[in-house]
Amino acid sequence: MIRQKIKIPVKDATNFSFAACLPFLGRSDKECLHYIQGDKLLKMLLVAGEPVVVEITAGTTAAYLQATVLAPAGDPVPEQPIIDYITHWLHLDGVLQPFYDYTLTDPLLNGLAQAYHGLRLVGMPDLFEAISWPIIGQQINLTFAYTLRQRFITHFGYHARIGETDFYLYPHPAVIAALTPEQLTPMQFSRSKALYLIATARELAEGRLSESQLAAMDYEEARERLIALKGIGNWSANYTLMKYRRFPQSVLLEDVGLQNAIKARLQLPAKPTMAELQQYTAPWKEHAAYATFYLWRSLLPQ
DNA sequence: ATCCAGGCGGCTA
DNA sequence: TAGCCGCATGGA
Repeated sequence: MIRQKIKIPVKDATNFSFAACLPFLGRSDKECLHYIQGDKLLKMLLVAGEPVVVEITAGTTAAYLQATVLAPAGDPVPEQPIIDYITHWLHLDGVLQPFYDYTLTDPLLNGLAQAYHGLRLVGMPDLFEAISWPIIGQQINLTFAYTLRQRFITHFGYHARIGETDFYLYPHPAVIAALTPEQLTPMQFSRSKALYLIATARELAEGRLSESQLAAMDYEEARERLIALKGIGNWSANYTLMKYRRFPQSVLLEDVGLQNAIKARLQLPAKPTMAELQQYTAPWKEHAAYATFYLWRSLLPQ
C-alpha cells in the first residue's frame, strides 16, 4: 500500500533537531495524545473534522519533517491542516538564533543552547487543551497531574484503535460542558477543578471565548481575558499564552518547575523568592518563554 | 508521618 | 494592593 507522505518545512533549520525534541515529548509514560516509537512520533489529529493518524519522522535534512498518513487508508487527506498543526505544535516556524545568542549573556541560561540544541518549544495548538491542562495540573505533583489528564482524555476524548495503538483526541469542550462535577470528582478531580473545567468548557462551547477572539488580542489583553476565568490565575494564563498563543514574553513566575530549575542551576540553598524571580526573569523579555522551556528541559534526565 | 506539588480564590486589613 | 489561608489529594 502506498501511503500519503507530506513534507513539513522547518524554519531556521540549523537550529532544529527532531531528535532533541523527542525527550521532552516523551517525558511522561502517561502521555496518550502522542506516542514515540523509536525515532518516530505518532499522533491523531483532526483534519477538516476527520481524525487522521500521522507518523512523523526526521527528514533527510533538518529543513523539513516527514509526515506519513497511517489512517484513514484510501483517499488522500488535505495536507495544509496537517502542516499547520505540526508547525504550531513543534514551533517549526520559530527562529531560535536570537534566543541562543541571548543565553550566552545570561549566567542562568548559559550552556542551555548547547545542551539542548535544536529543541523547539513544544506547544498546544488546541485552545481547550491549553486552558484546561493548567487547571488540571495546578498545585499537584506532575505524576498525579498526568494521571488526572490521562483519565480526562481517555474518558471524554475521541478514541480510535489503529493497529495495536489506542489514539485519542483531547476532549471537545462541548463534551465537558455537558458534565456535572459528580462525573469528575470520582476520578479524583477536586470539586473546585471540576467546576473550573466545566465552566471553562462552557465558555468555549457557547462561544464566549474563541480562538479568533484570542487571536485578535495582544499579550496583556489576552492575559486579562484568561484570568477572568475562574481557576485561571497568572500562572495558568501565561501557560496558555506560551503554549497556545506562543507569546515569546510569556513568563511563569509562579511555576515550581522554573523555581526548582533556577535553584538547581545556581545551587541555591532554597527556591528563589518572588522578588528574586522577578530579578532573574526581568531581562528575559522576548526570550522568557524559551528560557522557561529550556529550564524545564534541564529538569529532565539527559 | 510530614512536606510538597509546573496555584487559585477569597477574605482581611 | 498585599498578605495570609484553606483547599484537596497523591507522591516521595
